[in-house]
Amino acid sequence: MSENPIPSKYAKTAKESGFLAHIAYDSVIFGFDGTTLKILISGYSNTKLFALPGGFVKENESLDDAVRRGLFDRTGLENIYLEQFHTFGSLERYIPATIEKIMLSNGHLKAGENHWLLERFISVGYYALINFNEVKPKPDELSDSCEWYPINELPPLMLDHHEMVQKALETLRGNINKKLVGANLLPEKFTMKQYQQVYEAILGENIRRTTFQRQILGLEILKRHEKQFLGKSHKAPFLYSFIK
Amino acid sequence: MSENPIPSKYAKTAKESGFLAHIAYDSVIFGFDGTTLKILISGYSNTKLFALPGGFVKENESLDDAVRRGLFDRTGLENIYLEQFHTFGSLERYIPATIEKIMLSNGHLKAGENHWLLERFISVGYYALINFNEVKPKPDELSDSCEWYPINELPPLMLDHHEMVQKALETLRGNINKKLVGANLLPEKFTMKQYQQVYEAILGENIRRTTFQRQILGLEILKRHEKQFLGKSHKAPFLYSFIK
DNA sequence: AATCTATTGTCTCAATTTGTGACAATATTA
DNA sequence: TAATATTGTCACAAATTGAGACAATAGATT
Repeated sequence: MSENPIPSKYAKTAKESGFLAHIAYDSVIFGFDGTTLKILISGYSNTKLFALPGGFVKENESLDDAVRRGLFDRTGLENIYLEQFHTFGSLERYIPATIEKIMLSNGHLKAGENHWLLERFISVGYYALINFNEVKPKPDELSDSCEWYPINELPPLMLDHHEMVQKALETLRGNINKKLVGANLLPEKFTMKQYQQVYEAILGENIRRTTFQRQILGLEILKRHEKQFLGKSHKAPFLYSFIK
Repeated sequence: MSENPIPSKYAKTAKESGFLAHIAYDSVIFGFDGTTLKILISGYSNTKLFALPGGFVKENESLDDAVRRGLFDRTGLENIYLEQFHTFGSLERYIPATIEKIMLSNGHLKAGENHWLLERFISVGYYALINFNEVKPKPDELSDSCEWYPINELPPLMLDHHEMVQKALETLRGNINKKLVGANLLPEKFTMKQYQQVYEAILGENIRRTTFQRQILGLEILKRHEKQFLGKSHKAPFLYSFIK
């Protein structure tokens, strides 16, 4: 979430901690498990609060690098596919009591104490596409869990994080034909059916098999490999990979 | 531009001035003069620098409202069509010497003095669509001009403002069929040819007249009115307006 | 008043893309 | 050997788009 990891329990101002005040990011990290589109959610067991993984920008680091750093911390992956989708700056999202609750429960704050994380934040939303099977998510300093949730079965999220997920999903849907979305959500080699399932999971609707296959092959972005034999009692599908 | 209007010459910190530190916005304000797509550019005559109109977010004001406030100050218009397109947070865009030059030349700063505007800013880019003929642009506190420039004849812009314009334009192009762009750039009543010219100006390419007319009419978003007689020696076109 | 010119509104037909179903070609099971 | 589920591909209909033709017409020219 926006108001997430604290580098030091004792830094009371952003400047002391080396971060830019008032600026956060939140990331909607998509993964595809073969059937369902999922996202990573941080949990705070003492508070029963859930949030998107997020963080802050160091004084001498770019916004993009800050997000990459946070994603690396959560997933261990570098070179993650990232897309910025919206920046959230309403007044309604400024609820310091929520952050305070988390920090108190984790011992990062004493009651009544001031802290820069309790100030107002504007948060930049990014979505990431990662290969579901390569990742063992790790919680950050403030949270105690970081787990996959199907996009249709999310827990109640703090602040405006649910709106963030919706906006990320809308953006992803709008980009599905522009940005080779499958290349980041699928393993190196995949069947046409798997690719179709990625589309269906993102769009939330069924796609006609023959039309999909014709269109995708028509783009000439796929290379065909050997067939995949899975022991199923039917014709084995070809495997594909993205060219280049 | 990002580092634009100063509420008081004497506030040395963001907090004293009532603004959120490190956060700015820049606006790409599009207008259509009947032929060309133009945007508003602020000029600083003493420095020969040019920039997008921008500003800062007050502590108790939403990001959107801050942008609306700035647009009202520049144009006198309320209820402007606004769309956020990207947030810029690279390290390269942090060049305090540029801001310092402007502030020194305008007497907003003494040499060697500290000022919160000289700190690093992350800027949220918005584009606006306004009716060109309704507006008499006004400069802000730091600039001494605010004028229309055709998008293909922009002066050299400071920092990453040229990149901002490109990104705004890309976003506008992507939204052209989703968001009823013409409704905000055209007068209440307009001809099909004018509408087509808006499309051509935004897309930067010629459009086939008959196909365009067929498609637009097929959307059933236009109401047809009386014909427009302009004294030209040919058939007079119908006027249209957007339904609702 | 008749003719000419530029532009508009609409239509037609070809070209392309998409929707829909059919069907043969398999891997495995029964 | 036959049955079953799925895949790859084709064929044809339906819809959309490209490209041009053409009549209508407001004013200018004669």
